[in-house]
Amino acid sequence: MRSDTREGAPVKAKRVPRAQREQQMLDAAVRIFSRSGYHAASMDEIAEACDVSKPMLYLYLGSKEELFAACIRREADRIISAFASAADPSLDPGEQLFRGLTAFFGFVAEHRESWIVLYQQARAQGEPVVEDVTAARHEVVTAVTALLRRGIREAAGERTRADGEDTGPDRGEAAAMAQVIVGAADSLAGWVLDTGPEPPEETARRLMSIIWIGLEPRLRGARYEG
Amino acid sequence: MRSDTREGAPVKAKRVPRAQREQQMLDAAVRIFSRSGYHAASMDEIAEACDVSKPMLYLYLGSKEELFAACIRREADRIISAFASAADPSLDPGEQLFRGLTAFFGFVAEHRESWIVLYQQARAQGEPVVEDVTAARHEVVTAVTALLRRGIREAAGERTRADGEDTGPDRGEAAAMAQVIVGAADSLAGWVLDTGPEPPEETARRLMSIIWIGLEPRLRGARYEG
Amino acid sequence: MRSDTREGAPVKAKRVPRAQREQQMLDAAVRIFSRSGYHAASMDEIAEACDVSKPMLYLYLGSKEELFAACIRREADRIISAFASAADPSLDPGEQLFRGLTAFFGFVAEHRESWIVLYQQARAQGEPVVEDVTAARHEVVTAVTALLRRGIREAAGERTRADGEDTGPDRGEAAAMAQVIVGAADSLAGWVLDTGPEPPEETARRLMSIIWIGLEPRLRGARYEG
Amino acid sequence: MRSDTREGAPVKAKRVPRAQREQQMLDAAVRIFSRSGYHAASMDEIAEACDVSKPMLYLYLGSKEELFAACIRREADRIISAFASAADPSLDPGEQLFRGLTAFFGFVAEHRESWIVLYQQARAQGEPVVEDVTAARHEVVTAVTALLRRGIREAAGERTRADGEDTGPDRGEAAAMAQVIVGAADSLAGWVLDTGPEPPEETARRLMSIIWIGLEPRLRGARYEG
DNA sequence: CATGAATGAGTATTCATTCAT
DNA sequence: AATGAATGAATACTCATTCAT
Repeated sequence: MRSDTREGAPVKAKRVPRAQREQQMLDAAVRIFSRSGYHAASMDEIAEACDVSKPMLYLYLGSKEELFAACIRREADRIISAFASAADPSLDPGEQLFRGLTAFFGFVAEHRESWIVLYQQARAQGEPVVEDVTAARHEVVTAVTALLRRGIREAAGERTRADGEDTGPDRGEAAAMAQVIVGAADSLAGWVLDTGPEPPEETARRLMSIIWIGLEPRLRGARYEG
Repeated sequence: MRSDTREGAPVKAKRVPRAQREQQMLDAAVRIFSRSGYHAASMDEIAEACDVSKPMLYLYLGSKEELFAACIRREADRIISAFASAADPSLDPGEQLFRGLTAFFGFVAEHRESWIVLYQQARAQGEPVVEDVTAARHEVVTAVTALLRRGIREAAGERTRADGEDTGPDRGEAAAMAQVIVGAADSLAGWVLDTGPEPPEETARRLMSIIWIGLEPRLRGARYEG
Repeated sequence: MRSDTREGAPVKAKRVPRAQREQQMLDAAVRIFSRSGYHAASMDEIAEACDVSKPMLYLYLGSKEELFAACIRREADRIISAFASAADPSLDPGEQLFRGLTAFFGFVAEHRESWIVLYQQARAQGEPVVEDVTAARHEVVTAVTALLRRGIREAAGERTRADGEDTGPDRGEAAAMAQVIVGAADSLAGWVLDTGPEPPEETARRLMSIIWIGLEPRLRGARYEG
Repeated sequence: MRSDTREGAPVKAKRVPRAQREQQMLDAAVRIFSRSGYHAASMDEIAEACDVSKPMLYLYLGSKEELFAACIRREADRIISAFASAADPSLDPGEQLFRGLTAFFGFVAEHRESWIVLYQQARAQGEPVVEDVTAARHEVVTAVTALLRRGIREAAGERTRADGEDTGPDRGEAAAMAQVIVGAADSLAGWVLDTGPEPPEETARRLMSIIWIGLEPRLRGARYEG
């Protein structure tokens, strides 16, 4: 045991193994990126924030762009698994969506930085970074789309096709719906962050109240007719 | 006819009156900002794009930040008036929303750059610029909120208050709904831009099909109950 | 006439037109590059040496590599025209070579930096720069080769071809000879720079004494036979 | 047989004795230096190329500069001994030179990297390294000079001094001649490397054909007289 | 009204070098 | 004998902004 356990000068945590350091770096980077945006964030700032010299940052993460991409990746994985692990596939689609959204709003409340970096920062960057982000967003949308498609199929099974006409949603529309849900959830998440906290279930219920009540009939073939 | 007609070199359009020049500058700026993001866009780039020297840019618009703010302002005004002028207040809220959304999707399809700058770029910027943007975005949301509040009041009038309990949306929820609509519209607008064009009415109907079918009962007090 | 002609604080020569500034920059760059080598030379250093800020340097010359290439180009042109304008084509090849070499050694003595940058620095750099240099060097060698080929043709005219065998130099060998001359001249130029000055004619005569005395018979077909 | 034979991973050759490791390091260093030049070469690169950690590199060779010096030393020794061991002092100077040059061209063909580092890289470096190099290069030139001086003495012995005037080469000129030879040989070596291989004797003969035919009379007092 | 010339203050990135193990 | 972890100090390059004309 070290003799200076009783705490003297701020002991610099040194000789940290690589895997751990990389996580520290990503933590700091997500924080800074979410605060100032990709371009405004400086590598100096990030390096200082994780108490490491810039060369280490570059040695481990390669470049600013790669660092940003790594952040995106990590946060996207987190968010997707939060959503996915909440949506028990044995439940019906509406219930799954509700639980998924609850998990999502819970995650965003707790990791607002992750969310900001992933959705707001990410979409605003020009050419180089945009693709990593689009890809990540796409995964989220895909997860939701899958959910909806199952709902559509089930609803279609129940639908009468006596007249041979099926006014229910097609493949493309499921995608559009997913976009609506994700966009709405994003926007609502931002609103909650701004207006003050509320339990994630509450936020999820808000969204479901608007979306699902319309979505469910839509899955059965109803349309808005001006 | 100009006296120097005999000179064959590409005559630079000179001596343009201020008001016009400013518009040219804003046009270029919106284009560049939307393409590369606020930080990545350079004043050199913008100056070149509107064929004006940088000193003129600064003389007329003050600074990069002010220039960005001016862009935001102009585009926000455009979009709000597009939305507002479509929503004839004599119609019922659903119809208004439908027409407003149609106008909105039409505008975004034609001026995608305006929308990108206003909605995506704007949210991503750090401290200095954020306020201008939040304000502008707020105006859009406010317009929608106003619409919804009217719908709520009307619906409330029809609602029976026998039991004294009103499960209909309160003031805050109207704002949440507006967020949902704007977020969903944004997301859908992006999707349409990516997937290929379709008539704005069609996109608006998509959104209404999902949102309004649920929104309308919600206005009357229905809730999603898990 | 300006009123402060009597010299006060070191008046910064400002507002210099572009063409002139570019020359100043090249002057400084050649000086620094020749002194420290391509990599060791820093743009800061060069900027300071020509009393201009770095942004100007980059605005006008593009990048370190382009700047170096521009130096190479300018100095190569100078040296080639010095050599070429001295070698009056109406004279016989030996005399031309002598005059060309005299001009060359004179040039090198006066512009040692040009020479160093062109020959010594240039050859030592890795991939990116090497080609500009090789090209420049090639031009010099080509000029000499042309000279020699004329000599060869003339000598061949005088040669007896009774036995049908021509042991005189072929095309390839003229190139080899040119390499020898240029290499020797280069080396000798370096030696003169190190050992102290002597009139260029003297150096040229040294080289001719060694080279031409052997070259001339060689042009006529003589060979060293071990 | 090693006891850990059962382990299939590529076993890093460890515990190599110092002397051998140093040679491996020098091998790698010469390769890298010749490829990229002194400054552009990085210690990381070199360390990786000889599969050793940087601390070892520093422990054994001291610093980048010392490492470069060590390269220069080793390669200079190699080349000088190649030249020297070929030039049997019992032969006459012309023959010695021919054999020396043959050995030289042979060496360069086989160890082009050694030569590049020694001759081209070396001359281009600024202050710190230059001296090591100049010294090494000087040794090569000295070896040639010695040869020539013997030739001069012998020739002088044969020369008539009836008129008391000796137009033969003095000490300084022997050095100049050596420079010419070395420079020409270098240039020719480069040419051969570029144009495709030929037997070293052939290249040596080329050079002798040009140089010696003139050099030999020059040793006897002949001069080029314009 | 209009601009070519000019810069102070950054930013990402790299390198030679050294501990602590 | 050997190395993963770590850094101080440079370096190329860019940008928002301002004079002098």
